[in-house]
Amino acid sequence: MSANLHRPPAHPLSPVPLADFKVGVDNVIFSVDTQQNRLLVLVVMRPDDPFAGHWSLPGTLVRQGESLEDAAYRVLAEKIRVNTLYLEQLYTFGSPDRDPGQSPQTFHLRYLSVSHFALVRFEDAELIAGGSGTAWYPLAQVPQLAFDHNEILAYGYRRLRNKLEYSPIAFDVLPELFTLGDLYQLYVTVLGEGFSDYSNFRARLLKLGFLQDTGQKTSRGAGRPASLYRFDAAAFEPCKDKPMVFI
Amino acid sequence: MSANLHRPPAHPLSPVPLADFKVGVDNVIFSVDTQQNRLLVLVVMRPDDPFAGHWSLPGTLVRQGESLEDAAYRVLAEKIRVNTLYLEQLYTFGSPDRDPGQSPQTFHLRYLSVSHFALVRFEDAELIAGGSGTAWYPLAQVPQLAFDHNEILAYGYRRLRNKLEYSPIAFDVLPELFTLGDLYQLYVTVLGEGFSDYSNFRARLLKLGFLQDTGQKTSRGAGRPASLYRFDAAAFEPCKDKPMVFI
DNA sequence: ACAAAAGTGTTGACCATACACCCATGC
DNA sequence: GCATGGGTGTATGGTCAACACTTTTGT
Repeated sequence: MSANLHRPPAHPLSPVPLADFKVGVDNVIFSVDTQQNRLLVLVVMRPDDPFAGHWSLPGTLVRQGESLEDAAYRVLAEKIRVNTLYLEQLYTFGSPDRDPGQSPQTFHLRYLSVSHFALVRFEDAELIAGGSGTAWYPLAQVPQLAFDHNEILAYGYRRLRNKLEYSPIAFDVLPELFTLGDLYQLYVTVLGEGFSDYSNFRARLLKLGFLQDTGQKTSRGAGRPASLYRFDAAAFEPCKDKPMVFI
Repeated sequence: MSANLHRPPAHPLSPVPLADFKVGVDNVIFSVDTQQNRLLVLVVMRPDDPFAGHWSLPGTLVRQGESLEDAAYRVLAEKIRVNTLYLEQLYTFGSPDRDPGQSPQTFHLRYLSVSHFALVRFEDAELIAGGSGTAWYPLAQVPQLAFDHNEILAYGYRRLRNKLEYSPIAFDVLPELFTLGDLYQLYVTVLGEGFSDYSNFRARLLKLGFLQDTGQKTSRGAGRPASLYRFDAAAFEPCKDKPMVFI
């Protein structure tokens, strides 16, 4: 058959009109408030059109000479002061109809969103620009967001749960020394009550062998003092790809 | 503190120089030759600079009005005729130094690669443009590729293995009716000999309950005839998120 | 009859779950 | 003492790996 009819010219010189892109980075930033057992998401108020006055995920456009990841870290740094965090790329959203403000005149210019997912330590995450422009929302109460940001958020939440089950990202966000209770509470807050019993959680994690008991004890109000543990990254290596916890 | 010093203007009108992007799509396309027990990757010869004469992953630049996914399907359709396949987005590579041909004059124009991962049925995948421009390579023998494409390929292979373990993508690429031996051979070819014994593989899959025995038998040379099974997508629903197979 | 491929069954080790129970501290 | 939270143990059912075994075909 006439296969060649479908073949486009292979050169950049081709007459086929290519799209021009501005590339943005939008971040799904989670933190866990273990005091109040809440999973929080960072949202910002958009000052300008499109969607002026609506909440959205914090984002920015990528600058010259800046990598995607650098841009993602810059967004974070502009909104909160935090030094303990985990960040990774999530997904790239780029349908030509993402931006409802798109007019036929600007049809050739498109906006691509390379979304990122981050988990930060809540206690460290001091909001910058104290005004009403930036806020932590409990996940369940996040309002309608601009663009397709609710979809991005849903995607980020799925990733957060998967990462918690298979990766040691909790330790990027816990203090250097933590109790098993701290760790358990973090998991409960993110995964929900039903994921595991405390005893079994505890037994499983300790058997995996990458938690060092420092011997130090900490006492928080009533109750028996708890041992402080440290995450041992080297000892974790063999546990890669094995789930740390079950649902 | 002087938080505002770090805050960039929020407008596109900003003086901060944004990068302009052309966005490309590069596909990691796998197929499984169950006759010869080989996992194959599709590579194409680059006709033009940069990297003229080198192998690379098949890719294209995104056109006006075309979604990322559409572009990914177009690349596929240009290289092979196939109608049974699975495709999903993989990862977006966009460091400013990806393209070694980048000159200071073109510093403001960057190329972003939104990589995709595909699994196609080998028997259906007729190569278009029969010349030497397109080839299936066994994974282990893939040569040095252009740009960062070897890295993308490694990423794609990891995803393929994960998807096989947790998702029913094998059935997108098997015939409507297949034997458990067919299924097993596909898994062995991708995951390696050591992942499971045939009996256990069989027992586990059947217990999960989404494989319908059609009662029909098929005979291939010597040996007892095998039952033909059909994948029941509805019955699979409850098995989401549960692994189908172990390593 | 024999080889080859499909399909079944059994065993022991391990693991997840659901509990019950002991320990150490503040009040 | 007793409430509170930390920590330990155990019985049960389930699952996985390994491997032996039976069944049904082609030659």
